[in-house]
Amino acid sequence: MKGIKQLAEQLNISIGTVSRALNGRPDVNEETRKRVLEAAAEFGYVPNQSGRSLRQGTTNAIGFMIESGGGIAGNSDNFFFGVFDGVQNVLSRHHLDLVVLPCSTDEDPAAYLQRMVTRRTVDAMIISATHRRDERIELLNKAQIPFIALGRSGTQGPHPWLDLDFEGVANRCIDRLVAKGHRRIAVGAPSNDINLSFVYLDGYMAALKRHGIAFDPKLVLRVASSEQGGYQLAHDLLAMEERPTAVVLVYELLALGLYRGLNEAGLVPGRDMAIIGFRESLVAKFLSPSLTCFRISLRDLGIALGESLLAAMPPYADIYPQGIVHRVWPMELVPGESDAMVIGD
Amino acid sequence: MKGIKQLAEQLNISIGTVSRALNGRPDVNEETRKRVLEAAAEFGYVPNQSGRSLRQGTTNAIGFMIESGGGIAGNSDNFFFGVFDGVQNVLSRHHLDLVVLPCSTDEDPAAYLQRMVTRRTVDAMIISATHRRDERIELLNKAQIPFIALGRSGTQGPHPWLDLDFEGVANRCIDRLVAKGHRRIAVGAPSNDINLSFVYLDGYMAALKRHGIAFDPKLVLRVASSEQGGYQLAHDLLAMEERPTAVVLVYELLALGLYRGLNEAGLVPGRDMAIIGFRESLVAKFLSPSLTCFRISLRDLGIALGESLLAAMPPYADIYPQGIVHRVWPMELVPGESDAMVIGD
DNA sequence: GCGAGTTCCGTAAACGTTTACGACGCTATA
DNA sequence: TATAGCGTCGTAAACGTTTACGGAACTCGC
Repeated sequence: MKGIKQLAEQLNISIGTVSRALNGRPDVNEETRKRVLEAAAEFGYVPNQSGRSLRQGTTNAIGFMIESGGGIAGNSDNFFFGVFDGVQNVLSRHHLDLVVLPCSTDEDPAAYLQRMVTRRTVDAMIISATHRRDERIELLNKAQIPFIALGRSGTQGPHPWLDLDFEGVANRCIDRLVAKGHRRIAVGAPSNDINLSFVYLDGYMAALKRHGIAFDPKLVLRVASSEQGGYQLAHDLLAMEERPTAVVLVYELLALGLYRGLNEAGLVPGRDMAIIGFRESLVAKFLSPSLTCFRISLRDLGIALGESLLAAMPPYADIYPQGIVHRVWPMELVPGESDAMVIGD
Repeated sequence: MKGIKQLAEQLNISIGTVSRALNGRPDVNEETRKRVLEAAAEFGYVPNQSGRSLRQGTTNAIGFMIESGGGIAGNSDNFFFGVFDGVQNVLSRHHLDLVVLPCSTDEDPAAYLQRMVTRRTVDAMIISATHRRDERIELLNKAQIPFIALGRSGTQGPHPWLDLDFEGVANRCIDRLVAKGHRRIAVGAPSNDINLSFVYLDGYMAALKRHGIAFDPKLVLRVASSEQGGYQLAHDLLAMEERPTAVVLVYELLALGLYRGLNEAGLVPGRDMAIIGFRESLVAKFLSPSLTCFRISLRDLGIALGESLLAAMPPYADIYPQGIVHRVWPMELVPGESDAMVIGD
């Protein structure tokens, strides 16, 4: 319909010159360039992406794979929506577009990613919710596709990643609780193999050691990463013979169920048991007593993610000279009343 | 690298035959087809999407535009994630893929959509969060791109849409409240021009009329579509000279702020003021007293959305013969305690 | 006034597919 | 045996771009 050919013959100019004019090549008269640009605007001409991709071997699209069903972690609230916003802000500076690729619950994530990648429909990839051992990382490394992972992983490689500072979060949680006299501090963590649990637990154990507190494996409670998991956690905690005085959470929705479970047992968070939550979510703001948790600027995280990815893509590496990024993103403590209690008075 | 050409010469077969074999054409010997398929699998061959699109004029991708910044509505919890899952379930039956296109907060939605569409990177579009007057619909109609809207709109046209039954919801809310003796029923609705507010209010007014209750415009309170909006709503309600005995909500997060505001004023929902919420969200399950609200099966909604879109796409219209779908999707009442009070005893 | 350099533009190939068309060999029928 | 039909396959064009290459016109310095 509205191809470069029609545009060219309307202008009585060869198709090659039109292309050069539109793409800002130097070897075209400035006046004809102006003519072309004006005609293109009026014509409503937008290059056919398939033709362009085929020729250049590049699609100007960056894929962001997510698990649509509400998969392993993170995708509650508008976590991802905020991140998308930041990523696209970066990409749009370079006429790149973000396409989000939701892997359905019916399909194997690695197979899905494989398909998306070998089809050459994106130039680079962002993956998230990394697992302890993540097949997707091996796959992307092998396929030589530029990518960045939102989240560390046990499966190493030279690939860039950006992750939240779960180790730091764990450390601050323990410091804060120990300062208030707590010695038996439980941790409620997702039972799946998402990597952030491992990172968090590393920080947890390091902090205990620093304070000279022996690590008790029984204090690590594995639950489903959902509100129900939090409810289960309440039950598990209350069933322990030596009940912990505090609990830290490794998934944002756990606080909901935990509050519910404690309330049902007639206990109130922050008085009968200290709680420090995870990421501040829409719900966290609402809980009563208010939940101590950690805040992230999602948009800024997305911007950093986008820039770090571009730094790993050859055409943009000189614009973003940070090299292969392995960065830990800070989280800001939001003090609440859920860990107000002091032990030992 | 791994094109059909390499595959062909490895098999000593012409490139045309390989293509026909892979695409299931009838005019190829079954034995050679088997050879080709096996070699392709071993070879790891996946067709280059750009080449294929260019030739066929079709991309095998369906776009789903969202507003990434946490835009106008719906995208709290994993509303969209659930819908994506259902849509992709349908699409995968036909080797189509869903690509989610997040419009950043920095860009004009209509311009973004225009760009995505004229670039021919998707075969069809799904748009959501439709406004009263929605430029995107005019644009898509003009561009002759198959699309479906998740949400009705004032800007009409022959395009298919699927919407939630907000009119029915409003009716059931009023019926339920009137049956318990309420006569002054306020409604808290988003102040922006998202279309669902208008639909809801139509139902609200129709129901009042049905019960012989005069409509009082002062009872329609416009607030921001956020938790803060709900908090504001509490203030507005309590500031009214003739305080309503009940309030119905047109956005899921409003309940959160409303509870908070009432609690701060020493009032308890369901005793001092009846509340019926909107969509059941993760938070709704947690509120206390429990919130009366409405449940949707997000995945089923997504499936219906996908099927209705395919019905509007020429190649699939005979498989999904429902024609141009204008369908209203039911929402299931989830009774809670937030509207338990009875007036007039 | 002539060669060298520069500026600008047209030509055509190439990207990886799909598919219309025709060719070939074989079988069945008259 | 000739012919029509069928099954199978190769050839080549086409999709819409970008870009290497070469050529024409013009400028400049001698």
